[in-house]
Amino acid sequence: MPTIKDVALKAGVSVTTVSRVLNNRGYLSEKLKKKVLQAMDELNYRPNELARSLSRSRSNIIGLIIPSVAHPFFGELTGYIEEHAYRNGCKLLLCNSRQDKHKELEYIDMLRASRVDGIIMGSHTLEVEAYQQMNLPLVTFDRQISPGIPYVCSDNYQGGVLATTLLIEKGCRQLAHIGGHPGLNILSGLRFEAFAATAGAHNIPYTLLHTDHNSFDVEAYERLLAQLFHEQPGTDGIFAGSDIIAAYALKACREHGRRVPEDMRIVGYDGIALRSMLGPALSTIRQPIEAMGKLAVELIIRQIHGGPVSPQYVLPVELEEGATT
Amino acid sequence: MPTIKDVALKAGVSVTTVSRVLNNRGYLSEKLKKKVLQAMDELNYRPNELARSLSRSRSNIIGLIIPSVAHPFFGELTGYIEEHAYRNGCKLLLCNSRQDKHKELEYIDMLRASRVDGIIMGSHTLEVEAYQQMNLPLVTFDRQISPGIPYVCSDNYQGGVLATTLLIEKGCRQLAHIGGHPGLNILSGLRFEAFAATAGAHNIPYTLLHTDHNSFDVEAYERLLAQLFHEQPGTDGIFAGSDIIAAYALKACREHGRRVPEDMRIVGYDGIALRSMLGPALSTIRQPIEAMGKLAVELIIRQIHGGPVSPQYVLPVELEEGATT
DNA sequence: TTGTACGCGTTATCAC
DNA sequence: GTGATAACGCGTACAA
Repeated sequence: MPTIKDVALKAGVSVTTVSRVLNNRGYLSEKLKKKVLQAMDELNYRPNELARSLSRSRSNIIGLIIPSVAHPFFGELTGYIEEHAYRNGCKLLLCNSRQDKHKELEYIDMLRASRVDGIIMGSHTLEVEAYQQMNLPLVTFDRQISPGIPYVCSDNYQGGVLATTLLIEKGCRQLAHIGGHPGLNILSGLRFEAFAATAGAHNIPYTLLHTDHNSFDVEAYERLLAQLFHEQPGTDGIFAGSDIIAAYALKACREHGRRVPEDMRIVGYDGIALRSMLGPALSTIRQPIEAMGKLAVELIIRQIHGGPVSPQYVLPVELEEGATT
Repeated sequence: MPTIKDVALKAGVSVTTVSRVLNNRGYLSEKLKKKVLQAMDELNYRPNELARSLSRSRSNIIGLIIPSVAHPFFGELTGYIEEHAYRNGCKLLLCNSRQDKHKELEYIDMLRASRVDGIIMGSHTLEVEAYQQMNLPLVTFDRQISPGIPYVCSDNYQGGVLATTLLIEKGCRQLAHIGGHPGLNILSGLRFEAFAATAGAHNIPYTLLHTDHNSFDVEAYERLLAQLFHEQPGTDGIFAGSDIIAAYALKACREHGRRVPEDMRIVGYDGIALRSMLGPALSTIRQPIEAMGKLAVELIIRQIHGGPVSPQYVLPVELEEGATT
């Protein structure tokens, strides 16, 4: 691979001049510029980003830690994050934590060692201090760490209200919520807080079911659903914590002979693109996934440039009614 | 951030010594080793991977170019690739090409500039020369470039035979295949070659439908399905090019009042984990997705070490019968 | 307007 | 066993 030296030699100038045309810095005659550009072209020269990064102590790499890209929501989100990172001249280093504290810690370490310019945390299983200590631009999804670390989320509470209200308006008399484990300041917990509050306000009885770990565990969902049908057979409305869970609820209904929406109404959360492949159109609370991904990237970049960021960014959700309510 | 110099200073040794304990190279007394390790610990020192990479001209980064992580198959595959890259001490740089030649070229350029140790190509829209010219460990999925560039794929032909045979054995009299565009030496084209050959051998009439671009285009699938129902109403068996397409076929059947499997039998391809969220269990040809991801990483690493690699790696598929046949 | 020389943090090649 | 010192490829004061 040719280096800047080779280019300088071929163009008959110094490396400084080459570096200048590379970065459009300082004044330089058109003539030399042409010559240098031509030399670059002939050698098919590409500046070594490693050396560049080392020299400017800036890598243009953003780290992304999520539970798993295989989960449709995170897959979609990751796609948007990558797209917008790319548009801003940044590369994306992908890390799947599987919601494992140990793995997450190792990934953070690795990312710091790799001198990434910032980290977008879609998975955050550690204690607050772990994030505060590392002196790096950070953004989280759905988790509040400290005022200095901005978080991006959809309006979880409003989403919970919308979903629950819809179920009640449709005539549901006994509700259930199924979701992941609500711990660690996870803001998605607001969804079922809103659910409980709204149901309570209407004097509608409800059940709360959640998995142990906040991971993507199909079997856990199926177990919870079986449990629900068994222990609360009167349930006629489900607010699912994600569209995936809603899909399994739909499937469970079919297997248990419950008609949707006649016997059971279902509302999901997320609004993933894949929901369109389900049989009936799923009613759901749509998060602005692309906007969230884009914003996360922008917040990292803004922090890199020392720009101001707010502690929180709550994006609006939208109720999308389908055929399951 | 502390550097190796700071550690050396604190431990009262030279940077060479620190580097030695860092890499377990050469002989060094236990005493100094302890001291250095302690200094590292106290400073919370992490070696700068950028400098390391520059010095050894080896970054331990693998580039991955795929159409889109948002597509379930690639999302799942990416998850496995990341996992195995990580296990081998490599990081993963993610690139979504959207099957865009221009973007793919830019990504390749960027990855080369970033001095990645190799590239796994899940998307490959360029001409053969483009890949041959770059002197870098490469692995492709489902595309044959040249003997020096190994490719990983499932046994597409066998998969096509299994799927088609199943449909015929179940009594289908008129078949259809729906898939992506078969061009550019894409080996997945073998699926419908096998389909056509098998159907032909049994004197079963069939239709071939495929999208223009090999991308993940929901609307195109729905359009093709509508077209199929309209133009070939007698079709009673569909071999879909992916589980996603199969899911839309299933949905279309429901919308057109066709019962599955009574009126229409459907077989998918891929065996993505998400298929379990569909209503009825989908019959499909299961690719060993994890094995494919793992193998791709290993092949890159083997090439880095100058190890021998075969030109092709065809992994076995498995017919999984569900409720749609 | 252009070139020299040094620094970025590590590794590797020599000496001691 | 341990320590200077020159690469690795590039950016950038500073000098010319």
